[in-house]
Amino acid sequence: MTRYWLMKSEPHVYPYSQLVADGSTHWDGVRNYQARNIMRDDMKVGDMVLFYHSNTKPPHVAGIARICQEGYPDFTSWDTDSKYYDEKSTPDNPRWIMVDIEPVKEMKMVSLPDIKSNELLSDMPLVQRGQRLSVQPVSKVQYEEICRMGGV
DNA sequence: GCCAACGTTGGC
DNA sequence: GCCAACGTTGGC
Repeated sequence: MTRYWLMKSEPHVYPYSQLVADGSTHWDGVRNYQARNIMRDDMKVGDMVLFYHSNTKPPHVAGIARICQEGYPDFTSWDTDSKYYDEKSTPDNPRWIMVDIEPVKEMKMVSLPDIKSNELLSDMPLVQRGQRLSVQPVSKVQYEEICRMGGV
């Protein structure tokens, strides 16, 4: 069963265009247990991802991606040179997980205000007060509606 | 740059 | 196990 997700990235750190340029990327640096558990337990190869640009004006969904590698240890967590280094994570006992994603299709910007003003999308975690999770579940209906709004 | 919301840490 | 302090997220 294909599932649908929304993943946040700050475009000045890693924009959708960079994912297109790279062909695929490992989604490293997630250091939140709830997000980690989703990546470890729920994300499967073939699941679809709305690639969301946060911390930009306006915040928006920029394109579609797909999970191309299921959860495995985030090796940046034991790399002392990485800004994501965590002394409590080791290769023998990894604490953090990442997945790989690949680009599917760029879309016309679907802005946060547009999402907020769409009745069909009112239940999305993204528009709930104080919701900060960088990896969120999205329903099929919500996913398809955002694709429609983005002209895909 | 501000600040509300939330998660984590650590003393007790 | 409580909770104050602190750090981070992310819209505005």
